[in-house]
Amino acid sequence: MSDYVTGLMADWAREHPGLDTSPMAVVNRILRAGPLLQGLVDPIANAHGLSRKGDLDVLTALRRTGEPYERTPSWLARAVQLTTGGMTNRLDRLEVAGLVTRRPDPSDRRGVLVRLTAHGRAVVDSTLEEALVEQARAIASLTAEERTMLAASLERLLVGLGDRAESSALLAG
Amino acid sequence: MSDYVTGLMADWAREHPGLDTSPMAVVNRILRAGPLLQGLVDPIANAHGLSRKGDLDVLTALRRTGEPYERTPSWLARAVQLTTGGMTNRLDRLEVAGLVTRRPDPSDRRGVLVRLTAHGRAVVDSTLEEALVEQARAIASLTAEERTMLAASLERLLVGLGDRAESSALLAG
DNA sequence: CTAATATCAGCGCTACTGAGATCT
DNA sequence: CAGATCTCAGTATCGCTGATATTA
Repeated sequence: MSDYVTGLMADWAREHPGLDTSPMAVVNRILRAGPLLQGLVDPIANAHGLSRKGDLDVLTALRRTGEPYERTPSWLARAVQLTTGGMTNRLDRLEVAGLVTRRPDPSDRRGVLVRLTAHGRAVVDSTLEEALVEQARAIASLTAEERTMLAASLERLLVGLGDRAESSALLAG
Repeated sequence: MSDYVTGLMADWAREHPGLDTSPMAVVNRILRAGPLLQGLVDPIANAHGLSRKGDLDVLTALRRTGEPYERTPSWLARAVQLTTGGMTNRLDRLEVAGLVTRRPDPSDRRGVLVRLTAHGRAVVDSTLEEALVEQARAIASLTAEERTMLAASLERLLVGLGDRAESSALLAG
């Protein structure tokens, strides 16, 4: 039993024998797994009222900062790789849904502070719990050792791509 | 030197100690690597005139079928996971760009056959060659053995997610 | 008559850009 | 005055849905 990329590489080997398609074995599989994994999380987020893409990302970004779960729109925009204009739109929706509140920043009158509500925290916690259960099921076809090595290889790949750790708790708002 | 997900899991360990976030080590890394890898290919496709998302996917799908590089819009829509309505839009652009042609299907007067032009084939071949070079560079931080194991683990993950091989040459138009 | 094919118009969603008001 | 923060309006992209004409 083989996957889509196996067939893909077989096609290229037949149609373009001189081509070294070996990077596809890693790269195309990652590109293909992304939407499949995201497709497991989306219905769970939907069931918790998070119908728009990215809503959960904003809530988890706030949740991970710890009490009082509060940051500026600019900080959130950087955290989820979005322009501040795009963040304004997302926050409008989340505020209407009662998941976050906005208040003037007392220390900078240009700014605003976005805070997770109690309801917002409950939603993000329960959604994430369910998502993790589903994700655990999704990787259950791998052994524990295989998962460990897979995670380690992916980390090295990401570091090679320029990805870097930035603990949310240490970054100023 | 650690990646973004390492910081992510450290945040959750601090803020929600009881939560088993171990699936993130695999799942979130795959979700994060996807856009980074796609970001390597996009500028290359752009440089070859493939400015819209998905254009390259349609061309490679045709290219992999072998001579005469011809399939119906319905077949292409299935190959790239799109509705036929969406495929009509993509084909309109590709036809204007001279990368594909449309002609009536002689064996089914409801249908149309989409064929890669000589120019289209040249574009897809050169784009793919450059993309593969760039992708090889992207995974160069891993050893050959690590790449082999990574590919094998990802394949098992994908099969577990329901992904299956389907050689394009064997599927009727 | 039912089903399949391709196209088209309209809609919804998403994010970006650039302008503007406010403040450091 | 330069630069930062946030919001807003306008724009572009993308794909889907449902209707339509044609044909199997």
